[in-house]
Amino acid sequence: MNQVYDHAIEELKRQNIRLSTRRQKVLEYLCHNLVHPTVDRIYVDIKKELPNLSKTTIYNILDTFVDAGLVRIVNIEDNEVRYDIITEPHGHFKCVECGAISDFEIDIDSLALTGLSGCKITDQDVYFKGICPECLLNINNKD
Amino acid sequence: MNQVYDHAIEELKRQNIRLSTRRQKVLEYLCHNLVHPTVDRIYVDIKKELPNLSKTTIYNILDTFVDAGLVRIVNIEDNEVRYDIITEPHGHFKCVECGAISDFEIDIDSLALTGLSGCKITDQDVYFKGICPECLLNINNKD
DNA sequence: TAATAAAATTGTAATGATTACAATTTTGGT
DNA sequence: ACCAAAATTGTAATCATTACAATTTTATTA
Repeated sequence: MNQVYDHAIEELKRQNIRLSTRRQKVLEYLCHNLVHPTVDRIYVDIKKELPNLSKTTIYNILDTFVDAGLVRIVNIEDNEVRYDIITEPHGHFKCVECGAISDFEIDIDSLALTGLSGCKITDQDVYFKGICPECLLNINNKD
Repeated sequence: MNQVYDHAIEELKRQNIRLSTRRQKVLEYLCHNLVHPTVDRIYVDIKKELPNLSKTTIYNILDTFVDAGLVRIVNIEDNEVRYDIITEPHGHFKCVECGAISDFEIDIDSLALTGLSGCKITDQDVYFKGICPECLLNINNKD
């Protein structure tokens, strides 16, 4: 399918995590829908194809993937957890107008910081919020 | 009390937000407890002094303060919202061993990024996780 | 000082996301 | 085909947050 998917499949194999039908569906879904979907979004969409799907299963699978390092939690909003199959370092930008969450490239090592000497760092998340160019246009056109 | 507190008081005045007893207590609490407390922590601690305090009030007051720009939400963990009276740009580091969340200085403008041209940015959050020096020591001493 | 309207607070109930857990189904290896 | 382990399901429980109506407090004005 693509690099991200292939890498995930390899990792699952390496970590002896079975690729069940549900897990494969969720994996495919995440690879095809890079919009950082919520649990409910994933559940509702996959349930169309697999009618007897349980939401608990989605929770379980996502937990499994997160623990395996295949999926990253995007915690940009305090009332909903989102999931991202792209695990390489990058930033997340949420447009507060349209609600879309997009990725942006960052060179995290370029960030000048002090106060973490002696810390072992395992996770780095950069979340920005604001208004995307399209929504800015719409707002300005209302004049 | 201190600069942060004084600034908050001024801002409340400027924005015509009354400094009720509850609001003052919450403000003082946040200024004295820069550990990024949860709603429940704030509620339980202040209730010791004000026994007929309602948790809804804490939610209301924190919402008011966030809307007024006096308090920042710290969303580093997906199952709990935390609050921070320091609104100047800085990063948050959570030690996954002891659970403490500490501040670190960042020069956010030093972060090299691409993909946000044309966006209006209003919020910038930097969340790191890992293990703090003290916990690293404890872990190593277990050998 | 008393009256009054607006704002703040309270307490209860509702909501919604997540988790716990026991029962059932599926899977891979013999 | 059989069996043990793993995965999935569905229901109930939990927990944080919100909605909302009732009550209390506050600032203002008569």
